[in-house]
Amino acid sequence: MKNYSRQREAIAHALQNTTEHPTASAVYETVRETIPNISLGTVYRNLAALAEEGMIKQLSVGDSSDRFDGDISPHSHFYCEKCGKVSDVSYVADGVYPDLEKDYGFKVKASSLVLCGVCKDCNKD
Amino acid sequence: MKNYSRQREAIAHALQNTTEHPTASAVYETVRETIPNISLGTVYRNLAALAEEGMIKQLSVGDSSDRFDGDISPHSHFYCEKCGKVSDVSYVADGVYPDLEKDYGFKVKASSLVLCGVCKDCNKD
DNA sequence: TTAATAATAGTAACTATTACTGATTTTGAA
DNA sequence: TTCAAAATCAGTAATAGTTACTATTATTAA
Repeated sequence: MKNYSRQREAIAHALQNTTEHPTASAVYETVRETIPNISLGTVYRNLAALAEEGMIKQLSVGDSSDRFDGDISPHSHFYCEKCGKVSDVSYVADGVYPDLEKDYGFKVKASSLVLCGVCKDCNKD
Repeated sequence: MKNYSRQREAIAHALQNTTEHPTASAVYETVRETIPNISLGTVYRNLAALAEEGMIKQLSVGDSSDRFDGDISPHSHFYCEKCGKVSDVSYVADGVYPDLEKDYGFKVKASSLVLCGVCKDCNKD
């Protein structure tokens, strides 16, 4: 484990101690409780760095701001378009949500599976 | 079919005539070829309206701007983190990309399945 | 100890998107 | 048709999330 700054440790810690999927500003507010003068820029920079090295996951759910997830084990997400809350769900085949309504009480209206990587053309070099 | 403005028709038409997944500004540039003085605000407003009524699909792939898709049939997307291009792929179970590399030449590094709807608590009213 | 390196706080800048405003177009009933 | 009400537009201003910059502070390693 590398030597992290106090700020980065606090940010990583904040994500590992919640089951929510906070935005950058929500992380900022949490970390401010222990490091009151931390800068929002520092939060963004460290979130990006942690995501880059695979310690956390960055998540676009469709609303204005990205979410961050300290749980990097494979799972999917449910986004409530009313309250904005993001919940974990186990992997499901896209387009088929067998028992989501029964298991979680979710009413699923849409789904979006995005794979990310490098395409054929860009893979040449 | 409702009565659309010339601008909205041109926007919908632009999306139906491409297999790419343009951003709002890309749609703006395309539509400007036929309606040179169309406003970017008009493009945003009509894209939102078309998405609202289910004529098109809005798509967050993780980079700065949203994409729009005139193809509303069920399918998933591949986002190339190098060139930014978005490609269609058939539905696959999240976390399992059987022959994507073989079929498309994609090197898949990450995946994100987001379901959208209304959660248990919000469904009460 | 001290010079080099890295990270920070605070702030300014940027960009995608939304809101606003007054003008123009469309609608629909008289 | 005609005219008032409603909708949509172009153009611009404002907002919000995020990134870049700068001078300062902390860390590293010789």
